[in-house]
Amino acid sequence: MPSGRRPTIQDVANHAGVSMATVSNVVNGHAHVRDGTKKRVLEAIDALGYQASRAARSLPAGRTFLLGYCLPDDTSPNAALDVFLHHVVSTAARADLEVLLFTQKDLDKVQPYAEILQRGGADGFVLSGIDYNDTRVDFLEQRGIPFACFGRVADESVISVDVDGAAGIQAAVSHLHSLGHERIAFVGWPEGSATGDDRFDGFSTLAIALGLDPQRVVRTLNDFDLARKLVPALLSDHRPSAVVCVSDTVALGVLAGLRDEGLTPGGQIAVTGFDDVPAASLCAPSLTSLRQPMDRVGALLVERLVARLTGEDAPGSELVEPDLIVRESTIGASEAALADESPPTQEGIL
Amino acid sequence: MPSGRRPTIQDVANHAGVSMATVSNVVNGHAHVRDGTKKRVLEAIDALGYQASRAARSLPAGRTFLLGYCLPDDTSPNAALDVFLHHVVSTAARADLEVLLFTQKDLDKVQPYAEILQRGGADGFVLSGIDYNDTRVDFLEQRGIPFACFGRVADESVISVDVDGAAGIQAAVSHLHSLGHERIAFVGWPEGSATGDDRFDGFSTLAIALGLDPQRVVRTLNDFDLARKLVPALLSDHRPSAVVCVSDTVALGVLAGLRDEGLTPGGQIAVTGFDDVPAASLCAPSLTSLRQPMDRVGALLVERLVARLTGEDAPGSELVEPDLIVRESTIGASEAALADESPPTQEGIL
DNA sequence: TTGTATGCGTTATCAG
DNA sequence: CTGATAACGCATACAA
Repeated sequence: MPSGRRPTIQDVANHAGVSMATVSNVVNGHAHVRDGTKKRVLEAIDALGYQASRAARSLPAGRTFLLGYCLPDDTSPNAALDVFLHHVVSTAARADLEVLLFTQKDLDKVQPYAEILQRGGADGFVLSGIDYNDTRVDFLEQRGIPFACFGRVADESVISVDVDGAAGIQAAVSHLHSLGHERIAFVGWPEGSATGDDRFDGFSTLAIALGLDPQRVVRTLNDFDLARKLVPALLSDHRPSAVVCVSDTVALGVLAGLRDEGLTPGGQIAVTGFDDVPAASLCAPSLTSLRQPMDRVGALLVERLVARLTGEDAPGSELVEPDLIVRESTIGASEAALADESPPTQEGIL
Repeated sequence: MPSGRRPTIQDVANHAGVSMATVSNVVNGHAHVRDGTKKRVLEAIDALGYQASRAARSLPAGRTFLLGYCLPDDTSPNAALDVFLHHVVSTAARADLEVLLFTQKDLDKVQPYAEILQRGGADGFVLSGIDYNDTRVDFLEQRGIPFACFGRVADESVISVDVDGAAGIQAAVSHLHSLGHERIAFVGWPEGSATGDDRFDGFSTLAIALGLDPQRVVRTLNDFDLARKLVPALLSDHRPSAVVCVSDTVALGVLAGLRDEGLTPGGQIAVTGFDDVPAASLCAPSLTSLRQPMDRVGALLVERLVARLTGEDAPGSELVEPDLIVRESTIGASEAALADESPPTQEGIL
């Protein structure tokens, strides 16, 4: 067995005194191999530190053992990406699959997928940032390429996992209502985004069911300063005792705006956000928010994609519930101190 | 040319009426091909949408055309990861390389790299989260595997790019000093981390040079609540007019602690952070911080790694300067409003 | 300038 | 149960 080179299946065969085919059979468990032979082969594999080359395995198999994921092209930071990717990668690893990362070069969302497919670059894809009528979904579906979407897809046969934004907002509203709030306002995004519309629907539905005024709604872009500046109008138009926000960015802006008006969030007026970005626990008062279980989403997506890849029929769409994280912005600083148990963080250190 | 199958080099050759070798020569530009022939081949490639399969290309080439990156195992979120990865991936793409993502299963930091190498999984690696005497560096160096580190490495021949933490802290100190602050305190991490020690050195050195008291130092873990609670002691021990913090997490905690004491950060006392996490611009008062140019770091790392991969001799270590982002926590809310031009954000939406 | 033949490391098919 | 051998798609000497 040469030293500089990676050991090949042939090296292992020589070392064990068997043929390549036998080694392959041991490794892949296809044919029956006598226990003694198997043992010798295993020892040889161990001694040489052999592992089959992905490239060589791919060629006859006609697959790559790779799952593709395209990084979202947002210019804005996404704090949850690392958790999501971590679970995508480790779940894939359990199925002998690795993850290939790529990006889109221009505005064409489909092109990078097409290119990877052309070069036989991946066996399937995990998609995120799905919006209404996503062109990637049609493209991949037409070609029969296995894929799984983080986000909602109309076609029920497509694998998709999404966070139940409506349920999340409703958890926030229920929380506030049980605290005695009757004048609950909603600060949402403009209509037209899948995520924003879903969250708004949750508010609207439960507000009606609870007999609250479902018209206490203001809309703004997902911007801290815009949200901050909309507070005076929000207060005078709706006189809310609590404000449910479509996102943490908006909620943090509202928090700042309330303080600008001399109000104490958490005490005089309650506020909730959505996403549980790091800033939510890093502000005073800390922000009650909804944590998206990115770990579960990532794992579930890959589990089902793997199932489909192996021919099993995987269930299509599924919703996972976000978790309400109660902090000072809804229950005040004093009670929050009792319940608090936030772990140390190291963010910013790669 | 069959329909369901990916076109092979043979299909292209048939379509153009030439041999496989000629197609290969056109694609790789090795041998000289007559213009007319070349044109026909190119047309055939275009017509069939041909691209060489990575697997098939890998085998004879003895390389994978893949760069490996191990996701940091921090349980805490890392907001800058997406920008970093984006530039790593797109820079790699320009050199006909793709990025393979993996994670570590257990505490062994080296094992995943070893495994990938065994299976011929990648041609080189990008490493992040480098600390003193990182075992991965020795491991890869011994085996002659090309790699590039985000972080400082003692061995000058190793490719490494790091953010100049000392210079960053000094920019913060200078900023405060030019604002008239003389009693500047530093809140750092415990000694022993490469990043933390570097940042502390920057403070220490410049404090001495400016004739400030370099002993105004307090240390804490990178935790919001711990930082918040240390403020009373910090105030009574050192009576600072400004506090330079080793990270945004610490700085945001200090900000909250100051407000707990009835002080107005930005007005009565100045605070700076480091990393420019999203929360820095999402709090009131917003936090003056140092932005790490993750785009440049990612791109530089890969550029040099590619150079080494292609045999060129790439320069070893390099430091990039972080940018001081001045916000309300050092100049007060009124002046900050004039200078503010923060773009809208979409964080939390994957 | 172009075509032919061989090998890259595996897996799978088929004899033995 | 095990071993020889033909693919897989491509690159590259080498021959023409």
